Amino acid sequence: MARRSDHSREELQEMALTAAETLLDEQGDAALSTRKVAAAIGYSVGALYLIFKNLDDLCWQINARTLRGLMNALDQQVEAPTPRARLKGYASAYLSYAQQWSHRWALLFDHSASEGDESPEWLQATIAELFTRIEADLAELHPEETPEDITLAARTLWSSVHGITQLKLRDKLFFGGESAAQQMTDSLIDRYLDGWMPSDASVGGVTK
Amino acid sequence: MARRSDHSREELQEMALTAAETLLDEQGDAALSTRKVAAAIGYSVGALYLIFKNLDDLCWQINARTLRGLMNALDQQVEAPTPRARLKGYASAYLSYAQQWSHRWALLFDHSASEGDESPEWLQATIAELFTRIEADLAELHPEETPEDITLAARTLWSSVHGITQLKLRDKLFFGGESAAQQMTDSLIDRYLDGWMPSDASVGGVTK
DNA sequence: TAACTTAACTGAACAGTGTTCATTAACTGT
DNA sequence: ACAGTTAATGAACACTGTTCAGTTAAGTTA
Repeated sequence: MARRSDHSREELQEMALTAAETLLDEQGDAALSTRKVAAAIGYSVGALYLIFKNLDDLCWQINARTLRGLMNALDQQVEAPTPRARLKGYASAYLSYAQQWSHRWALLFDHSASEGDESPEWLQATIAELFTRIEADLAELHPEETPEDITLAARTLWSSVHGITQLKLRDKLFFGGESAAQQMTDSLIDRYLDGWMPSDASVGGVTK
Repeated sequence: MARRSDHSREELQEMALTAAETLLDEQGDAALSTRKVAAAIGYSVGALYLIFKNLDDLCWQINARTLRGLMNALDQQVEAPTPRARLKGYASAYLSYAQQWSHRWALLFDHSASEGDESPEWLQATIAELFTRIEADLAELHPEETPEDITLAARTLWSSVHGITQLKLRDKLFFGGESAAQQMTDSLIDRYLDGWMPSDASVGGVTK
């Protein structure tokens, strides 16, 4: 039986989250239960509820770590000279991170389905941080566009990369081999950027 | 107690699926349980297991109906003259169908996470049918491309529309109002098509 | 050191879940 | 009427998240 002050609150939380992540990685989200996490860290179920509000809370905290890990991966792996190359690099890093931590990544997006309380503020903030990176590169390519247009473009492009990632992870692409998804994000970004006519240029887009 | 031959196998199956869909629409996937479905149709839990292999099976059959409904919506709502307009129409119909039946649509993509048995063949076939529509329009725009390139483009474009749809449903776009997603799919398709240089033309793409 | 306080921790209990299967009720053919 | 067959039941099993009265240990005071 674990004794008082065997571990501090922070240590306990860290142990629980790590155990939960291991469980998640090895057996998927279905295997993630309070009793299993408690057993893994040598505490009783009740102890978990002194650390986390409930299982949802624990999942949100895993998601926070997953998202932070993604941001680190983006920062470390991507250092290209041009905006276009950087955007492709972000997409590539996003894709490979999602594949490496497929279960954690799935939890990040499936879990928000649990209705009741809103998605935490930090999530919004971290996603905004990701979008800021994209927007910076897009703005460099199209300085003539308004911030609203840049924002729209960033959301559009990144939702697309996200969609490709999701279908790849779920094996719903039904196409190509291991590099198909990579190929798709590359060609998507190329065509999207090539098709982006400056909104105030005399050339003009096809449909306004 | 329901008696033998009160309802045929097919009737029972139809009743169960309809009840399950109602439950899903009104209370979300968390509320979808065998006992609730059984109670809704006036039978016991065990009776469900004479009709369906298990809850997973029932979900797959709901998914089949959802997907068929989507295909019908696409066919009925989209009748535009040009390939570009048709593609935008498909995206728009896809988006609004997903929003109208948000819980069913979520089940369609979340449920595949349940590991064990593969996603049924009919799913692959129906998705292939959807892609065939997209490919037909893309091939009309780019007759010079190989079937492989058309296939790749169709998957890329549609994964993107899917990604926008998913983030819209999960309120993760953090942008614009109700029409933001629509605006995004439109601009995506425009830019993607405008940026699609013929692969064998003297103009040449930016990369490759 | 002994008594008291306080906080950590437990684990049984509750209501719910999916799934199975011996039993029963109801129909069918002889 | 009786045997055979099949539709349907619902109790039982092993799980789930969550709560909370009770226990146990650490810290504090006399």
